[in-house]
This record gives sequence, structure tokens and C-alpha cells, in this order.
Amino acid sequence: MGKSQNKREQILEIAERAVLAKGFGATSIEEIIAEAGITKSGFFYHFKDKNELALALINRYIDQDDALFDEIFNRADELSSDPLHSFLIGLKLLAEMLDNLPEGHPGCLVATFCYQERLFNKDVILRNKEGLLSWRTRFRGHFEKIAEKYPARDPVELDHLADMLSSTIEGGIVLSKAMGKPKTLSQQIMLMRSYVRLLFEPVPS
Amino acid sequence: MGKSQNKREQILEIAERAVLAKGFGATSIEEIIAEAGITKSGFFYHFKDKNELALALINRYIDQDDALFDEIFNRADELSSDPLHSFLIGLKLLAEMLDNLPEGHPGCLVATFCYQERLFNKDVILRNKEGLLSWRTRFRGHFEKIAEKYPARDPVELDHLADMLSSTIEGGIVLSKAMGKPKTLSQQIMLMRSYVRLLFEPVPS
DNA sequence: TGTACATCAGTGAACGCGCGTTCACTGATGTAC
DNA sequence: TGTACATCAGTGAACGCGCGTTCACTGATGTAC
Repeated sequence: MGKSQNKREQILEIAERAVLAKGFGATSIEEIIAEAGITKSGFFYHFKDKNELALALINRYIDQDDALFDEIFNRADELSSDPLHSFLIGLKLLAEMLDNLPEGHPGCLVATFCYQERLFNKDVILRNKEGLLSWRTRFRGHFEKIAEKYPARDPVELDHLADMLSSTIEGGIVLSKAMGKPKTLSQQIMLMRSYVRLLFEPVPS
Repeated sequence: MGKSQNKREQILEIAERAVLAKGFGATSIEEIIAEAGITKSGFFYHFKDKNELALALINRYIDQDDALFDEIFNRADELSSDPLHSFLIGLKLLAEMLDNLPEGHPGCLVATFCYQERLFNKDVILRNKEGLLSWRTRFRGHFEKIAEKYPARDPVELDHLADMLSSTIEGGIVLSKAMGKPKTLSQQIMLMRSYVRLLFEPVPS
């Protein structure tokens, strides 16, 4: 608690921004402490080495994302009790929320870290993988309920479908960042939404 | 030509592998020349600084990818003259080709570079963007022909649809790498294929 | 054919700077009795 | 309430190493006349 937790949190915030902009290997402890207004030894009081910073970053990131997904899809559940429509609403809410970030999505640490795996120890790589698997489990749950009520128009693996949301977000972020067009991410999510609709929504006969 | 071009090419090959595994900032010239069996001055004969290496890497990568897309979708055109079916065949061929990479896709330089933009000068960032835009143009062409013949079942922007392939590949690579499951990438491409089918293929009435 | 010069594909040594990490120490706050 | 000790949140100085870049030089091959 208190000032210390604030400083640690501040270090993580600064580090996350820097890592997303230049990669982990190119982010120096030196620049982090300069921005945090602390000495180097102060940094090493909070993290025993650079890898421990990586682990703290990925843990924090995954926790925040989990909380966000909870919030959005719980809200969607309040708006419709039908599993398909609730999920479609959730995707819409997600797209809207991302559209309201003025600078666009800052980037996903999971993506940065997977492209820099040689830099990290087992713990970090494992945590990264666990994050993705937890999202698969989460969204698979949605699709199970949907598929129970509405037969899919094309035989698809629910695990793949669950992964599709993570994949769409990751891919959308890459395109958004590389093209300098924040909206691209939400557009891709809306395309996935269109797919889910076509796949499960009964045709009005 | 001759030995020199080989050495330059060898440097690029080594650098690409290293950059995809650890990021550009964390890849040192020192380690590249060690593997290439050359001195540091030899490296600076071929590239005036590290940014010029980045530019050469991204140019090479985009050219190779263009050639690959040409090959796959030309082959698909030979197999069907219908725009929709030809495109669906192309996606299948792409998925199969990616499945046959034993180690999985090594990663996309566009993604790595967009996550490390602070490290590069304008030229590199611009080239990255151009690559993505050229793929949009390429695939938009396919979708225009498809949409002309088959009405889409859901009103979607063709640009977004064209971006969806790049996005699916980028997202699929991230998931594949992070989860250590090479097949994930082709699974995601097959899901996009399912979407294109549901979106354009006439329902058998 | 000989010779002068140019270009190519590098070598070798040196540069200053910033990196991650260690270590002994410190002043403020909290806790036990 | 006082005092002894422990913990927290750092400081300051130093370390050796590897980084990107520069510079003067070189031996082999190509070209002009």
C-alpha cells in the first residue's frame, strides 16, 4: 500500500508504454527511472531483475484485460438473456469502447512478448500462453451456449471460434498501428460479429 | 552480383530470424556479423547504419510476401474461373502451405516493426504501411469481382473485408507463436474462408 | 599486351556511451515488550 | 510511554561489458586507353 505501491505501479505504467512503442529489449531501465524520478537502485528494490519487470507487466496486462472483458460481457448479459444476441451486443460494446480510445489501442503486450520470446524466461512465456488460453475458455463458454440453441450453418470447432476473437483483436491492433488508423481494429471486430451472426442467426424464412 | 550479393543476402537472412525472435532493438549487429563470419566494418560496408538494415529487411519481406500471394492466387485462378470459388481455393492453398511449414510461420516483420515504431525513421514506417495498403488493394480486387457476381448477405465495406485477410494472418501468427501451436494460424484462415463462403455463396434453395 | 586507375568487398583498431547488475548504506515508519 | 529492533523504500557509487559508429587502410578484380 501507500507510496510504494504507487511508485511500483508508476514504473509499470511507464514501462508498458515504452515496451509497446519500442519493444522490451530496446526499453532501458535507465529511461524508465528517468521518467519515474527514481534512482536505478530504487528500481532494483522493486524488481530483482529485468525479467521480473516483464513478468509483472504481463500479469498486470492480463488481469486488466480480464476485468475489461468481464465488464463488457456482463453488461451485455444484462441487455439480452439470449446467448447469441448477448454475445453480439458484447462485440458491439467492445468495438465501441475501442473506438472511443482517442489514440487507438496502445497495443497488446501478449503480441509484443510473443515476438520477443528469446528475451524472456519460461515464466513469462508461460504466463503469456495462459492468458490466451483463459480467453479461449471464456469465449468458448459463450459459443457453447450459442451453439446449443442455434445450430451452426457451417461445421466449425468452437475452440477455433473462441480463438478468433483474440486473433481478430491482435490482428486488428497490428493493422491499426501500422497504418495509423485507430478505427481499423473496431472494423475488424465488427466483421467478426457479422460472421457470428451469419453463422448462427436463423434465416428469416 | 556474385559473392557480395550473397553476403548481403546472408546478413538479411540472419537478421530477419534474429529480429523475429527478439525484436529489432535487441538484435545487435555484433551477433549478426558473428553468425555471418564477417567483421563489423564489413557490415557497415553493406548498410550505412542500423536503420538501413531495417529498411532492407522490410523491403525484402514485403517483396517475398507479394511473390507468394501472386503464386497462390494465380494458381487458384487456374483451378477455377469463378471469382468466389477461385478465392476460396486460394485461401485453402494458403492455409495448406502454412500448415506445411514444420516450425510454423516464423513471424511477420510488419507486426514486429509496428510494435517497435519508435525505433525506426519515417522511411521504414512508411514502407510498412505501403505493404499493408498493397495487400488491401490486391484483395479488394478479388472481393470486387466476387461482390459483382454474388450479392453479399450482409452489407460490409470491401476495404474492411480486404484488410481482414491481413488481420487474420497477423492475429493468427501471434496466437500460433504465443501458444506454440503452428496450426492455429491455418485454422484462423479457414474460419475467414468460412465467413467469405457464408457471406457470398448463394444458399441452395 | 601493359599499365594506370577505379571500384568492390571488405579488415582492424579505436571511440565514447549507456547498459544491467551489485553492494554497502540510510532515513522514515511500524511493531514488541 | 520509552526504547530497541525490523522493515520499507529507497540512495550513491562503482563494475565490466557490449553497443553502434567512424576512420584509415587493403588486396582482389574490372575497365580505359
